[in-house]
Amino acid sequence: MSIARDEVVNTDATKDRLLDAAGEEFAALGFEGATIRSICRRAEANLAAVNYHFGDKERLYYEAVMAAHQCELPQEPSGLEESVAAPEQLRHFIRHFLEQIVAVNRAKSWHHDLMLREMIRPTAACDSLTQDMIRPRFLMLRGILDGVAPGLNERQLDALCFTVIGQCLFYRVGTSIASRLVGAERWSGLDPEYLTDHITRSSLAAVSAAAQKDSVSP
Amino acid sequence: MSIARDEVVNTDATKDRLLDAAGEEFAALGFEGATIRSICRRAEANLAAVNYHFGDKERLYYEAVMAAHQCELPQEPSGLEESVAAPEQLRHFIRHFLEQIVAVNRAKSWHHDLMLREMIRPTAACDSLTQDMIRPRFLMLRGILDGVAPGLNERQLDALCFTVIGQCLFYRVGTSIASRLVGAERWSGLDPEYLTDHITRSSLAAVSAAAQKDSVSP
DNA sequence: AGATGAGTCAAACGTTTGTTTCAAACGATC
DNA sequence: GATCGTTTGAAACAAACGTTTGACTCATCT
Repeated sequence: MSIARDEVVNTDATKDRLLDAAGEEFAALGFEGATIRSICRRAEANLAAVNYHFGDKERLYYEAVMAAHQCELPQEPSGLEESVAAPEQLRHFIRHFLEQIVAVNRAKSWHHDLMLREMIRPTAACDSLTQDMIRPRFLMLRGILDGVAPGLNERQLDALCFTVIGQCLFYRVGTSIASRLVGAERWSGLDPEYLTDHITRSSLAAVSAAAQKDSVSP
Repeated sequence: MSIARDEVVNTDATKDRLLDAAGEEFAALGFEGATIRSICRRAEANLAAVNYHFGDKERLYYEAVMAAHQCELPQEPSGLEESVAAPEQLRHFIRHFLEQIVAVNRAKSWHHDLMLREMIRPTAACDSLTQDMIRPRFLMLRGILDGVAPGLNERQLDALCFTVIGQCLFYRVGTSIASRLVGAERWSGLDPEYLTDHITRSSLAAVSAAAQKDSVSP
């Protein structure tokens, strides 16, 4: 029993390769569309490796989703600094969200495809995913919006959070249709810089409108 | 050769049942997840009926998607009436969009699940779907927003359309995560009536903000 | 050296998949 | 009523699926 601090180096190697390959395949083809054979082929692992390391396909999917989103948590460097004005905090949040979500050229962009699939058809991974990865960012956004216009009630804050998130998320989930809708030329004009400006300005205006409505009829 | 004008009545019966059953199965389980056997069982048709009427599974999927969205076009009764003020037109559009998109209790709510799947992974049906069904509504929204604040440029109009659509769409695509995020109680408070108010007010504020920015630095 | 355990490998398991086959039943036309 | 094209029925097809097996390698420990 010499499991002192590190296991054998070669042990986790194929397991990690399987998790990575499984994440890509599941994100691209869905749970039913992806096959264990193709995943093992991509990971350069034997067919029986999935059964050995994870038991079955379902547990491989669950662990692949969790592994994909656990390594993304420490990407938010400077959180809620009180030294920066709230509108500027919101701009930072939106820019960061857009860059992480909408950028298809990023290496691991399939991470978010997995999340989108969990949205449409939630599996057992959805609960852990929401609590561990999404909730912290949601609460941060909620704090920023509360800083922009203090005094809003809970429902207004929730709805405003979804106003920000919905706008950002659309440029990921609606890409295929939106680009066909306006054509490639106009679609390319909606670059991340412009979208950051537009969504920030729109969201700030929405917050102001909600605060005004609140003060008019309390 | 007596293919005068109408085919045999009973002919299209099983074909229509197949299209309906296929739509539900594909929407619920995806293309790979749905099986021809389950579709035929649900449609009370023989297994060979799919091959006879559609050739193969892929063509069945395509025709099911198209059939699902063709019967939704004439749901927009009064379009762009000039007698109604533009902000009120926007409210009507948002309310209609929300009711049609977010309502899960509707009978054929799986129609939109098919569209969401086309968004994440577009198939051959995506082009026809965008041009025939989505583009008319998009142009209508664009006209409404142009009526709210005339003089906006193309890029601003596109982005503002997506601000409206993104907010509405989130309450369909993000339901599973958003409800887990805020809890069932607060989630139920975001009913269609409140959301119509919130999104309309937010969108109008966004349009005003875009128009102001345009007038400040032309 | 021998035994132990984890990890890998090729091969096969039984099941389910999409697709095909062919005979039977239907409905209109001659 | 016979005949034709059209539609349905039960059965079977090959292929691919997830999963399992048992032998094999190779460090590690007694």
